[in-house]
Amino acid sequence: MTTIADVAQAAGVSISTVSYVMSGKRTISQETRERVERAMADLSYSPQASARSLASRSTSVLGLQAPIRAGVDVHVVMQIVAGALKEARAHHHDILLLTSDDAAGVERAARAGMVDGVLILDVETSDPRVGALAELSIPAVLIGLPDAADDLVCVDFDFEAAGRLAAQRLAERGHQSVALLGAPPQVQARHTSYSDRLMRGFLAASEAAGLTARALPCPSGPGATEVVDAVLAESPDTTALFVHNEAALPFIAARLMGAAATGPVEILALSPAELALHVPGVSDVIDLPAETLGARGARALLDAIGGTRGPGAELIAPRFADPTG
Amino acid sequence: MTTIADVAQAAGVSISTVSYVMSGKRTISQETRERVERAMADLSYSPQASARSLASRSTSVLGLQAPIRAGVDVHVVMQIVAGALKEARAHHHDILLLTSDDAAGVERAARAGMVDGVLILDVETSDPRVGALAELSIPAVLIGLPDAADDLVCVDFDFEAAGRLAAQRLAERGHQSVALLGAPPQVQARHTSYSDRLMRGFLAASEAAGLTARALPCPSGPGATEVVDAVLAESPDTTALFVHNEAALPFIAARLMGAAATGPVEILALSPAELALHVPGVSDVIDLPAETLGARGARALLDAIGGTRGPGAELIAPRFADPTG
DNA sequence: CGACGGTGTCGAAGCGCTTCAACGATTCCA
DNA sequence: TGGAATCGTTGAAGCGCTTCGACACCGTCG
Repeated sequence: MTTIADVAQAAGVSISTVSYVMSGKRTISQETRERVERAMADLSYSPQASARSLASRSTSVLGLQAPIRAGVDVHVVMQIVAGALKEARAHHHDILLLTSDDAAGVERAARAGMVDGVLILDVETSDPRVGALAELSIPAVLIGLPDAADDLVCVDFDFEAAGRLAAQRLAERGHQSVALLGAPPQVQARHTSYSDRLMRGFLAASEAAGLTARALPCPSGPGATEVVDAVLAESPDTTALFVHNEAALPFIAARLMGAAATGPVEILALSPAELALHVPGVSDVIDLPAETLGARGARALLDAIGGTRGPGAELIAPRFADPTG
Repeated sequence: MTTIADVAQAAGVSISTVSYVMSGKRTISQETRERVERAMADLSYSPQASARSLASRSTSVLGLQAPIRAGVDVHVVMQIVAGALKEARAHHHDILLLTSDDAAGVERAARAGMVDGVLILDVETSDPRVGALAELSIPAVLIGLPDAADDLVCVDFDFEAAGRLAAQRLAERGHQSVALLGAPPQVQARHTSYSDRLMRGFLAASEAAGLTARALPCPSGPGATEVVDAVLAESPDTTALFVHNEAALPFIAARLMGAAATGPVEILALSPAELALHVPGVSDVIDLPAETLGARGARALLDAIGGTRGPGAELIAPRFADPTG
């Protein structure tokens, strides 16, 4: 294993000079810098992470608490993680996976000094982890928007605005009676932050626009068709569905194309664009930019660690997906 | 921040004694141990990971290179990751997410001493990462089974045996002409290890049993129905499909139930049991124990790090899922 | 009774890095 | 031309932990 001492010796400089070449925290002459860099390359040196973080009191690692639970949409989670990972790596940070159950995993990693900050996914409307986080006083960013988010950095898609946008679009299209088919029952029962907000925005804007609107949970997979049938049976005048459940979307679409009994029913989806754009029967898609969300979350965390960012929520505005994309 | 020195002082012992209490590497009297443990609890001490790993030259971290690419089944990957994480944590290890593109991320983490070993997912039949891994001489476990696996530790589901098992079961049931609908085209084109092996086992055992068998890639999602139609058009005597693509499964099943034109077609699925058991129209399921796979992989890696395990492949035997489960 | 092997504890030397204070050599301005 | 400010570099002091060798104390055995 080559150490900084080897590099220093090979370059004929002191250890601290090599360190300053790497960190750029002091000016170094062009010539010395080149000599050091050549030595590093020749010896294919890479600094030891643990020594560095012991001395500098900072790892270059972000903790990530991602959910692996019932009803969670794995596609979206994966994309968020991918976005966060990419952004972190772009800023020379790594990501440590934290166990997802409670705040204990976060606490452990924080107190052992394994991470510089944590990114928390799948936040519930009133999340017990939020309080625990405050105790810990370690930089943290939530992807999601709990009720008591005062002192926290939050990043999320603006689900409430998306709900409004959907209702407005459906009203413009001349619909009178519409329904929101949302996350699976377990997710809504947990009052996952996004599901609550989407519903609120959708129902409020529907009412404002004079639409008759309902909102229902919707199981992922083939079970979704039953909900569709129930909606159409109870409200036969329904002419449009706003679907926020990409795992249910194809089944809902297929069901509606088959159900010749009723009149045509339009589908508006909220989903990662590439998952919904080409599902037959889906006429419009509000993009859920999951990867961007992860990247923004990671960025926010890096900023919070760097001290260039205080508490506050950053919401990504909803947009319709480009059908040509 | 409380350090080991604080604990030592509070307990009235030396620093090394505290260290030995934690590691158990030297005998400590009952009384001293209790005093130290009380002090640790009182001060709510947790040892600093970086200091520990600098001194002991071992992190307690496993690197995980998981794929986030086209066609990869996110459910299965997530479950593998969950299983690995759980097992790692059970042995007091953490998991660091490595960028998934190439061997560079693994190399970086290994050379910086950030991980004690790496777990590699989504291995291709002849994977360029395998060679790079050997150079690195860091403990590694592949989940997957490349061709040149001689010096490596591999853990995988026995896809070849699963293919045989499926063919045998279909033959027993009296089918004459069958087809395997497998991973999406991109995955097969990459010669992902599992897809090749499943096909080989299925086709070989089919031939041995006198079955007419074909094997086709199958896109995930609604596009799967086209493949079903094509198969039934080209080989109208097909009476059973062996499906290894859980994202396509519901669509295939739905298509077959709707297609009254042909005779009944039986579906045998290879999938995580909970994803396939309750899809209507699926008569039998070979379980793909993804979480177990992840756990076994992590365990194998821990053993390899501990030196209690040499190169060799560990294959998990296929089993039919219990329909009552 | 003195040599001996166990036990339980401790001091000190690192592990590889960052960073502060300091220093000689320039350069600058008055 | 003298002193101050600047630049580039260095030595050394840690960061918090592990672990080796030593040592004092005990009971045991020849």
